Amino acid sequence: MRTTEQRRLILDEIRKCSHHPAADEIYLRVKEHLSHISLGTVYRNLELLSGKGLIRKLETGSGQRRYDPDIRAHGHFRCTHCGKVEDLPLSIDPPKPEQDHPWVRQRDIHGGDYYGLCPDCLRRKPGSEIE
Amino acid sequence: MRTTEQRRLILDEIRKCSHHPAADEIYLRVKEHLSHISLGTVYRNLELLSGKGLIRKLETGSGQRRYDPDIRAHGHFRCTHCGKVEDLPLSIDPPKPEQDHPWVRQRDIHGGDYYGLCPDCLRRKPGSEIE
DNA sequence: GTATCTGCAAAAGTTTTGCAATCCA
DNA sequence: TGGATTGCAAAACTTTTGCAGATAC
Repeated sequence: MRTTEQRRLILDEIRKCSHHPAADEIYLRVKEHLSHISLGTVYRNLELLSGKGLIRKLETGSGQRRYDPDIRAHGHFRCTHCGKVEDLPLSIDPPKPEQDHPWVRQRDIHGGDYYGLCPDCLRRKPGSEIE
Repeated sequence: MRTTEQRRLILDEIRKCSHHPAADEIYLRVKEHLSHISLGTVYRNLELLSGKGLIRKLETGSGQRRYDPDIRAHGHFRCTHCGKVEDLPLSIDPPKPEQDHPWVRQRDIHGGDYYGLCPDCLRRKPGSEIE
C-alpha cells in the first residue's frame, strides 16, 4: 500500500470526525485540501483502508454506508427511523468463544449493535418510552 | 392497511424463509405466483410491513437491505466479507434501561448484532481463528 | 364512492469499474 | 522502470417516486 496524498488526507479527515461520516462527506472535506480529488478515489480508499483495518466500515441502512475512525471494539446505537449512529458507551461483552458456534471462533468479532429510536425521533413517537 | 393479494403473498414468502431475503429475491418468489407484480410494489410493501412491525428491516451493508420474518428480540452475526447474515443463537442481554442513556429508555430496543467472518470466508483467511 | 394500492417507468442516490494517464518506491 | 493509484465518466445497482388506472372496503 503506497502513501499518496489522497490516501493520507482521507484517513486524516475521517480521524478528525467525532461522528461517523459517509463517503460523500469525506469527499467534500478532502476536496477542500485537494480540489481535484475524485469521488471514485475516495470510495477505493475507504474500501482499502477498512480492508486493512485502519478504519471500520459501518453497515447502516438508509442507503448510505458510513465509516468509523474508532477501530477499538465498541458497539453502536442506530436509529431505525432517521439512521443516526451513536457510539455505544456501555461495555457489553462479545459472545464468548466457549459458546461453540462457528462464527464465534475467531479473533476479530466486534459489534454489540442495537437498534431503536434516537431521542429526536422518540420525541415524535409518544408511547415508546419505558414508563 | 388493506389486504391485497400482493401484500399477502409478500408476507407469506418472507415468512417461508429461514434466511434473510432481500427485496429482489422476494420479488422473484412472489412473481412465481403473481407474474404481473412490480418491484415498486414489493418495496412499498416491505417498507409498510416493517413500519407496522410485521417484519424486521435489517440494515446490512453490501448495498442491499434485507428483511427478517422473525420479529422477536434476537441478534445477528453478519459477515464483514460476504455480507451473509445469520441469527444469533446466543442469548445476549440487551442494554438495561437503568443505564442512563437516552437511547436505552424505550421499549423497542432490539439487536445485539456482531460482526466477523462467516465460516466460509474464515476458511479463506487463515490466522483469524482463535488458537 | 373513495381512499388506498398497483404497475409502469423514470428518476434519484450510492457505489463500482474501465481506461488512459500519472505517480510512488 | 513497473506496478499501484488516480481522475474521469460511464455503468451498475438498489431504492424511491409520479401518475393514471384498478381495487378493497
